[in-house]
Amino acid sequence: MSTNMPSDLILNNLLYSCEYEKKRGNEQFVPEHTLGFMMAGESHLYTPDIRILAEGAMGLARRNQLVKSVKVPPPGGMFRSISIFLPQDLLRRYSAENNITASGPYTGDSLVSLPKDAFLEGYFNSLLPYFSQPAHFSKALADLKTKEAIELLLQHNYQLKELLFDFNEPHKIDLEAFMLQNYMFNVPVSRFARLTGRSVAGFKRDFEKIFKAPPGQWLTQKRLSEAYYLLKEKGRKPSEVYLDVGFENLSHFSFAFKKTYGVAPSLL
DNA sequence: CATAGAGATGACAGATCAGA
DNA sequence: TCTGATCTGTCATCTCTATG
Repeated sequence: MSTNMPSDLILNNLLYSCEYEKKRGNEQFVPEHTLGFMMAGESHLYTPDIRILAEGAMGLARRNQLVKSVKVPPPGGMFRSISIFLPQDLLRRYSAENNITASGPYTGDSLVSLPKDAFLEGYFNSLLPYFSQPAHFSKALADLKTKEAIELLLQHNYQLKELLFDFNEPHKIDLEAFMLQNYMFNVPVSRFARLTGRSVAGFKRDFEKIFKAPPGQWLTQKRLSEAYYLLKEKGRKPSEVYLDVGFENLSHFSFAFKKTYGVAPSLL
């Protein structure tokens, strides 16, 4: 059925995604503000609270956050979405040129659902031809189109400037709370460090103080104990939980589980 | 789908050093 | 004294394959 046809097409800062089957997104970190449009099917986003972007929905995701996504095709059809990343340098330039700034650190929702907007929809449709003829999408055009997206977003809702033009890097936040909420995201320690506003060295030191264990070890143990709970108390299956708790492949999950608990996960 | 194992590699732990 | 950057050996983790 699924001959692995190209599912993701990347042009500069544009991403066209299509899937015939329900599929997890592979990236768990949002490096830049991202504007997305669900053309067909829906996206389930875990942050870790679940948010659903239905067919036809548009959303703006703030940069510097962890999100797991599941792409769900419509019945009998194909999942299709377009995303555009809004790079910091372009946003800074736009901010300077138009003298629009955020009034302070952004405190609103990290995933903003945008109400239906004919102009934004028209904009996304204008991007479609480039995915079939990528050669036409020059760097200059990419910049123009990105600028257009920013302009349209501000027209759509001027208050989005608070999100778009917040150029602050993450400040030093409560490490314990953050880790307990985000341990199931499988990203490098350096990523956790940045997101909590620390250097890698500082992160390790603080981490050791709080959890009495190095980050890597604590993470696997935390993930395994969560998996244990899901398997034992909730009666779920290994193949269902290993991704949820932050493992990448089933093979390694089984191995690690058995090493810690002495039993294979399927025997619980 | 679940497990096991082997082999490759890349991330992490932990120490050191420099600057604030 | 605290913070951040850098380095290195080791081991954990991933990939791949085989098997039930």
